[in-house]
Amino acid sequence: MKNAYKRKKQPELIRRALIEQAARITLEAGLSKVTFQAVADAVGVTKGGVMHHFSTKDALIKAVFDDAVAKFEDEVDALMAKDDVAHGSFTRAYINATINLSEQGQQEMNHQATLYVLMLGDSHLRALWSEVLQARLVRHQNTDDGEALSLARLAADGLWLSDFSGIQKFDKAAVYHRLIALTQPDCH
Amino acid sequence: MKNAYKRKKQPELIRRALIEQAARITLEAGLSKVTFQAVADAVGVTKGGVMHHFSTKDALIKAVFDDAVAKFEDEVDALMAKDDVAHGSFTRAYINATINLSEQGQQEMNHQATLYVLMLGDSHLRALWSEVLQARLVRHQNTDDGEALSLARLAADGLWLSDFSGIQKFDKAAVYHRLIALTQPDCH
DNA sequence: TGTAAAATACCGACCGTGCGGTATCTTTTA
DNA sequence: TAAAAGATACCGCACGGTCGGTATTTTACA
Repeated sequence: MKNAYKRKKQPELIRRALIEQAARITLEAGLSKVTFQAVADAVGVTKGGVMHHFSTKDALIKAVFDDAVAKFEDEVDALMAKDDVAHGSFTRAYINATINLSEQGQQEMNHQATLYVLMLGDSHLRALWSEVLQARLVRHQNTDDGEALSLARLAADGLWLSDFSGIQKFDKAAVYHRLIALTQPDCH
Repeated sequence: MKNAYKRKKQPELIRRALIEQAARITLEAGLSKVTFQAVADAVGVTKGGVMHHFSTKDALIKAVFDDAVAKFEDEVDALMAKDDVAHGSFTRAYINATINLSEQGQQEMNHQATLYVLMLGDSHLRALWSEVLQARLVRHQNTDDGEALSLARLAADGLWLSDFSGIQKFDKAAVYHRLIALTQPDCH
């Protein structure tokens, strides 16, 4: 992206690229490394260009967070639509959205990881996420209430956490299948 | 702590206070708010004083991390010593060290939370924690191997994560007891 | 045991850098 | 031609880190 002014303007595209690169930096280097300059460099734009789209750093981070939340919600909805068992359908979708079984490097970035890293570093985002999730739990209380399902979701989070920190001393796939089994109607 | 030079010198005490305050700020405000100045102010010492004990910021953060790890290990060891069932004893200790049932505010700080927040924000610390935990898993593989126990530990992590983010839509105590039940010898 | 010197604990002023943010400009698009 | 996209220049500030100083402890040796 050399020719600066001459390039065709694609604000939507730039905006998306900014969010994606900010998310990537968040995951790879941590929240503190997400600076206007770093994001600008990654996208091939100037700092002023970034600030045209996101006037403050909070706005940028918030956009990354909102984007990750939206992707999470979309994925959950899509997974639930393909699930024809009512009981535990949200929990199964939650597990599948949270756990990435592909193992070998993240060829496509896990937005769930972005969500958690942002959230752990900012109490305001933590509260927002808490609201999003609690709203979901209320919305699906007819199909996804109960201890076994709670346990399955919690373990999915734990599995993500362990995986993210690089622990390899357990069989990820086996745990995954056990969690899915926990969501079946006959499981007490 | 007014009279600066005249005060009796208590390096060990100051050092501990620095680590504790840095940990507190980490939990309450996030890693980015842990600055030499902030820690100095919290302890009642100057920035130069902090830097006498920890010459770089990395060294300070590392000390907070090491301290939290040590407390975790000590707590696990203590809990295991009081447990006379062999099977799952490490997992039970892990669960108890991770989950704080007291509910009403943290009258005493949860070092496990410090550990996780630091770890999520720094890939280097993530690797260190991974090593610590994997070493433990190897050490206790005779008593704490198997899917049910893995599941229990993962769910404990998830429970901490949910609790930390402020989610209150589930029965913490009930989940806790279910996790403990999962560690019993007759559980498959 | 006394004491001088060496080591330690801590202070306070300073520096360079990179950050978030502002202001203004040019170019493109509608 | 108005408004949006993006570039360029700049500012103030807080940060991590350095440096030289001073008070206190500890150590070495008589």
